[in-house]
Amino acid sequence: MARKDSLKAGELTDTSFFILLSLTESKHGYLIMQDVEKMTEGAVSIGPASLYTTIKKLVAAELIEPVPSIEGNKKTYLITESGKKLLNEDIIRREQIIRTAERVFE
Amino acid sequence: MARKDSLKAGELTDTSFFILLSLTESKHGYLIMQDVEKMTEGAVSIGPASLYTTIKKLVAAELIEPVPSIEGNKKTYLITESGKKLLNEDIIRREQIIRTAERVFE
DNA sequence: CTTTCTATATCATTCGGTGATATATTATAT
DNA sequence: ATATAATATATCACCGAATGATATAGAAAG
Repeated sequence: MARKDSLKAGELTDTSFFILLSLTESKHGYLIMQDVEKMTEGAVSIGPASLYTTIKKLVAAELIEPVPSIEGNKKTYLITESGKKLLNEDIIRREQIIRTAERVFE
Repeated sequence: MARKDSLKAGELTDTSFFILLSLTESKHGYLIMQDVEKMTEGAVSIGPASLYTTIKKLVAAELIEPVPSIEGNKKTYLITESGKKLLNEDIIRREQIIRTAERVFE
């Protein structure tokens, strides 16, 4: 499940999943890192390398977009409509995996 | 989330997850491919390249083990106790991700 | 007897994640 | 004042995971 651009395949990696989830409210990169750590209670942490490379990819795929920010030095982003759509589809995909696992354990 | 051997990090990739799930009942490689396709209703299919390379890795990590089979040419495997433990932990990890997502959407 | 299905296996390639590193700005402490 | 820590963004090089392609061989079917 990691050949062929996972975004074009309509699947989100964990990193993209959490960045999209965090950007349901607009914020800049550094805040995303802190937000993901907080909302997963420290279970998931995204470092700067993963963050900024993934942001670039998500912008290119038009799943997030830069929004004009008041402070000049911070780059602020927000999830797009197609980003929301894909995020919701991916939540369903992940729920189905759980349901499949539960079904196997009768 | 893909540097450093994910098994040692205690996380299962989707491929490893479904193979372990299928091997809660012993079966040989080819049957695993068909079983995963069936239990996910075609949503997930693991090809031979992914299957046999992952089996090798899971055996090395002692999460599955070969079991003596009656038929000589088929190699049969079964999940181990530590495999069951890790699989259960990963189900919980995946459930937590879903719950985090649901919490964000109040 | 040839085609299809079963069954296992490896190679080379590509994509995603990340440690390390760099740079600049802005607080905060001494 | 000034060193130190935290904020903020960015890229490079490397590694692991997944996989299309390909190869091999036995068994079943037509």
